[in-house]
This record gives sequence, structure tokens and C-alpha cells, in this order.
Amino acid sequence: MKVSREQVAENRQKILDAASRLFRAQGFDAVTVADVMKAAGLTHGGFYGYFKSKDDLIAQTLAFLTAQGERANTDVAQYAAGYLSRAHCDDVAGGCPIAALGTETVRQTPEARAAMAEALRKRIECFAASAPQPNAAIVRRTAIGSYAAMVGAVILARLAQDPTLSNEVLAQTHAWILESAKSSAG
Amino acid sequence: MKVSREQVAENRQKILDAASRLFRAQGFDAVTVADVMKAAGLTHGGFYGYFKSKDDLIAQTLAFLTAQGERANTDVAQYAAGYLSRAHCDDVAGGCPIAALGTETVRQTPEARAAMAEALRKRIECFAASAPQPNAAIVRRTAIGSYAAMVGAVILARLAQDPTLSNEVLAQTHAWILESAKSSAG
DNA sequence: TGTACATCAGTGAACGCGCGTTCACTGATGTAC
DNA sequence: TGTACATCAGTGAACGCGCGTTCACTGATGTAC
Repeated sequence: MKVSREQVAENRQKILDAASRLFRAQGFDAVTVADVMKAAGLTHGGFYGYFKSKDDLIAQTLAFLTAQGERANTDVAQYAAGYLSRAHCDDVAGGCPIAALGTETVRQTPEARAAMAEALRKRIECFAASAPQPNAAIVRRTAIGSYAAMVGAVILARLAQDPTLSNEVLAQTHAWILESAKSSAG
Repeated sequence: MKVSREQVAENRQKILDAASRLFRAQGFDAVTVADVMKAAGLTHGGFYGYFKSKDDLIAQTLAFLTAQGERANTDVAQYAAGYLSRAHCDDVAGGCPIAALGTETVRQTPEARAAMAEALRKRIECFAASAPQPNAAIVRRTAIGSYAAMVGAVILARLAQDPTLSNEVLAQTHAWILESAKSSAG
């Protein structure tokens, strides 16, 4: 049955919310269109009223997800403290989309990749803009190096099966980033 | 028809070789058992004479792949130069399995994850063992931080659609790693 | 060394299943009067 | 404001298709004598 226009807008959000959590938790291939619709409280047949295809859903979910991430914490040190916490590492479904889906997104449609590429560009600019250093080249280097280390560390920490090693990867990378930022600032 | 024992051993290598390239290039889900067997010059029916299941192939391919990576370059700086080169970044099919399959391996069977976890542990130990520094804590921190940054940088560089940004991520991360290693050594 | 036979690696058709996608239908919504 | 009707969001059965996996069969291998 037909539903109100407000309901339609709300349902769209619910679908994107459900998809963004499911994709991060299980990956693009393991999540079915029916899974997403069920998690949003709908049946699978209605899906194509909202999206052109599953690929379209993937692209729009990544755009939705990376747009959310922009209410940002601009300071590298502060961002790193949250990013490299055990809580973030354990929360795959609610955490950074690049750390959850980075390697598989490389093989998705150009539309899907564009969302990630844009998020990356903005994140680096955001870090660089918030640094107090006068030397722009060093600021940019620190922004890029720190961000790469954060993303890599969370992926490695999730791969490590030994909790001790996993914690060590997070903690040591965190310390390393803080030291590097300090030494290039001084 | 039956084939010689040597041929069997050779076929097994061909299957693992084909799988290791295909999985890195296309991901675990997009590659079918038939694709792998065809690339190895066989038909799909013979697959189950070699492996228990597709999951078993995945686990054994990762073990095969990470065992290969051990003929290592132990020095961080030298390793980073190759790892952060454009050639390595462009060669997804032949490059680092963690950079190609890291985020999707987190969701694979424990056997598959174990291969990656073991490779990670050995890589860190290898970097740490080759460092000249007397302070073991700093050595380990540099090993972990540098490796995280390398893995993250290649994933980010592959995600960036703009070649300029992609190159910048590789080059700046490389410079950042060299600087960090120097400043903690001095 | 030669011969006869059991073994078993490889083949390709077939299976079941679950996926993305389509579609005829339903009934609440929202518009026209 | 009330009524009549066109619209269209949502439903669930159905569709093709491709996947992982199985299996009866083939014929070269390698062993036993």
C-alpha cells in the first residue's frame, strides 16, 4: 500500500542506515538486497522504488556514510585517539568505512569509488588545515602519513588474532603518530 | 584421465598460483572455482581432488601467498621503497595480500585469517630484528608504525581516483616513514 | 623387460540453492471537485 | 469540509542465472607378477 511522503523519506534513511551497518559488518557481497530491506523493516520487492540496482545502493550508501564522517574532529591527535581506540577497532559495523571496506571498494563501480576518494581528499585537507605549523609541505606530509598509519593500523589490528598483538598495533601506531607529529613540529 | 604424481604436484602449484593472482585482483567472492581451475588449465570438476571447499582454497592460498612473502628484505627503509612504489601500487594481482585483501579477510574463516595474522607477526618481528637501535621498545614501535603506514598508504593510494593524489599519498608516506625512523634513531 | 590390471586424476553434465531483479496486485494517500 | 478517484509505495510470488558442489565415467599411470 501507498505510504505518506514523509514515510518515504524516512524509509530511505532506514535503508541507507541498515545498508551502511550491514556492508561494513559483512562486506558488499555477503549482504543481500533482501537482508538490507528486512533490516529496514520492509520487504525486498520495494527496493527498486528507491534504488536502480544493488550497485546503486552501494554507491549511495558510501556517499551517505562518508558525508556523515565530515562532522569532523579536525585535529590529528584527537582524531587518532578515537580512531586507534579498541572501541573503534571492535566496532566494524559502526566504524570507518575505509578500514571496513577499503580493499573491496577498489573493485566497485567508479561511482562507489568516488565517494571514498572524496572522503579521503577531504580528510587530508581537514587535517592539514587544522595544523598550526607554518610549513605547508610538512603539514601535508604529517596529515597523509598519520592518516595512512591509522587506516593501516586498524586493518592490521583486526587481522591479528592475538588480542595482545592487536592492542599493541593500535597503541604503538598511536604513540608513533604522536611522536612523529611532535618531531616534525619541533 | 589419471596423470603422473609430478603432474599432480605441478597442477596444485598452478591452482594456487592462479588463485593467488585472481583473488588479489578480483576479491574472494568475484572469483569462482571454475575461474581458478580454468586459469590453471584444468576443468572445474577436478577441483575437489585438491581442496575440500572454496573456503579451504582461500585459506591455503593465503598461506601459500604469505609463505612466499617471507623471502624478505628485512630493512624497513628498503622494504618501504618497494612497497610504496607506483609499480607495487599498480600491481594489485601480484602485490601485498594484506593491501589487496585485508578488509575482506577479516570476515573469512579462522584458517584464512590465521595465515594473514601469522604474516603480520613475522613481518613486524623481521623489521624489528633488522633495526640497529639498542632500545627495543622504540625499534618495535617504528616497525609497527611504519608497516601500518605502508599498508594504509597503498590502500588509500588505490582508492584515490586522482593520480596526483595517489602518487602524493605514496611519496609523502614514504618520506614520513624515513623521517620518523631517522628522528627516533637519533 | 613385458604384460594385465587396479587405481585414481581429470572430465563435463547435472544438482540445488540463493541471489538480483521483475511484476501483477493491493490499499492507503493525496488531489480534484 | 466531504466525497470519488487516480496515484503509487509496498507486497510477495516468480523469473533466470550463476554459483559451489557432486558424480558417473574415462583412460593414463604405476604396480604386481
